[in-house]
Amino acid sequence: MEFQEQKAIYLQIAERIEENILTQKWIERIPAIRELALEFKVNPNTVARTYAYLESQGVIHIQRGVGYFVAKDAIAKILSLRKTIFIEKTVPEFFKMMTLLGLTLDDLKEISDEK
Amino acid sequence: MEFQEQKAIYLQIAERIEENILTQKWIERIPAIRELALEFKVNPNTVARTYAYLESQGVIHIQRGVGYFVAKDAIAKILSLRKTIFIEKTVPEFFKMMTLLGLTLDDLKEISDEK
Amino acid sequence: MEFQEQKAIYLQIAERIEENILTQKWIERIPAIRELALEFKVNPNTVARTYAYLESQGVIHIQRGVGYFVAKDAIAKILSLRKTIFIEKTVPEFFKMMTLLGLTLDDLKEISDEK
Amino acid sequence: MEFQEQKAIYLQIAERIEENILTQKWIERIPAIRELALEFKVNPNTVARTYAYLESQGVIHIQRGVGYFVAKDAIAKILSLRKTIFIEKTVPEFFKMMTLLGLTLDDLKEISDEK
DNA sequence: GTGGTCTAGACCACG
DNA sequence: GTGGTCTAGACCACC
Repeated sequence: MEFQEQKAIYLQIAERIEENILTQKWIERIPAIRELALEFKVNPNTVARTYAYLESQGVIHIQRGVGYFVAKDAIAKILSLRKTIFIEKTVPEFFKMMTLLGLTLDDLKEISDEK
Repeated sequence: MEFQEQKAIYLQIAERIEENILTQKWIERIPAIRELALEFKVNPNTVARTYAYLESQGVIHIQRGVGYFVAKDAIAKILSLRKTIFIEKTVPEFFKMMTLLGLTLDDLKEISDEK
Repeated sequence: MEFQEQKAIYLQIAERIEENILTQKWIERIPAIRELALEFKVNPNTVARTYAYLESQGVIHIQRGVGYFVAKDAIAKILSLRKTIFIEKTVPEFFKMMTLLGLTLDDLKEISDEK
Repeated sequence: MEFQEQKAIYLQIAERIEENILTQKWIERIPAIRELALEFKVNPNTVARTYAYLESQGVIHIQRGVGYFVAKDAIAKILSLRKTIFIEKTVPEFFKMMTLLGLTLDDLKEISDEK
């Protein structure tokens, strides 16, 4: 896996994991720390940090001596959090910038259709 | 001035300055580093970094011993840069997230109308 | 059986077993490892560890090929051990925290009476 | 500083810091990570972990590029948290064990007076 | 100067 | 086998 420079690696891994949960690629158990570290060519500590972060968010939970598992309401939690941020922050910024640049929604539709 | 936690302070100041240039609040000269630092309650080094950044973008230029000034084509530069980022990065991410959250443009119009 | 997060599971099981010995629910023989593991929905290794721990404390002893049994002086041992810990460690910590929180014994009596 | 083996070092440091906040030894700023690491003869990462933990508890907060500071309501937060745990968990366990061991509050008063 | 992150490698408790 | 913790040391962004 390749990582952007701007964002912390452990957060990028967190996003990746959330994607796998949202797409139901991972339904119950998530890979062992060392396993994921190998796959992503990253230090195990980094993955451990990701897991600790996701656990603090309530997205995954640990079963001691066994491993980490997807929380039952993980998808709902992830979506709800993202929705809040999107509506409270992203959308207003988006429309503000659109107006500032003298663009309309119709322009954007065209642009997104071209791609 | 209050700052978000996520973004670097010097970048948030840069955005603020660009706003002042776009709205033509500042047409020629830009405040001295120390002055702005006092106003924003920020370390002068931080403002200095902002100015260095804006100068590297060609938005402002220094006149040694005198101060910083808005570049002649500053507005065009800012808009062009923002437009590129907006179309290449912001818009695609925006529509992707919108779809992921099961929202439509009509939903967003409603939301933005309510506010 | 549900377990606290802080304490190791095998120690929580040990406490549970000690309770059963103190209340004379178990007088002679102790359940087989697998049996208890099933009842507690726990890995047999964990119960084995508990038994090894209790044996090292002299609370139970193994009869090879037969099973585990309560030691003759088990109750006395458990009580003596707990008493020592209680007086040497628990009580001082308790009064220290009570003072720190600005509480008195009378306050606690009230609280414990309410429940 | 010497550490117990049972508890994680970073948590023991956290308790120590809370003591210093409660006794108002530290009122505003708390020492730099590297400074405390030197004093406690511990790796800076360990202290960093402590600070991250305390920040997540709302006991301290960061001022970027400057350092960590005691939160305004830190004392209240610490005391309230400890009080809850004490009353909900410690006190019941305490009285239960006291009864089990056949002790009375008067006995404990004597014991604590002797020391 | 400050903290944040990451790697490498190790040891340990636990299940 | 699992994760949790810790050290050593490094680089970086930021103020």
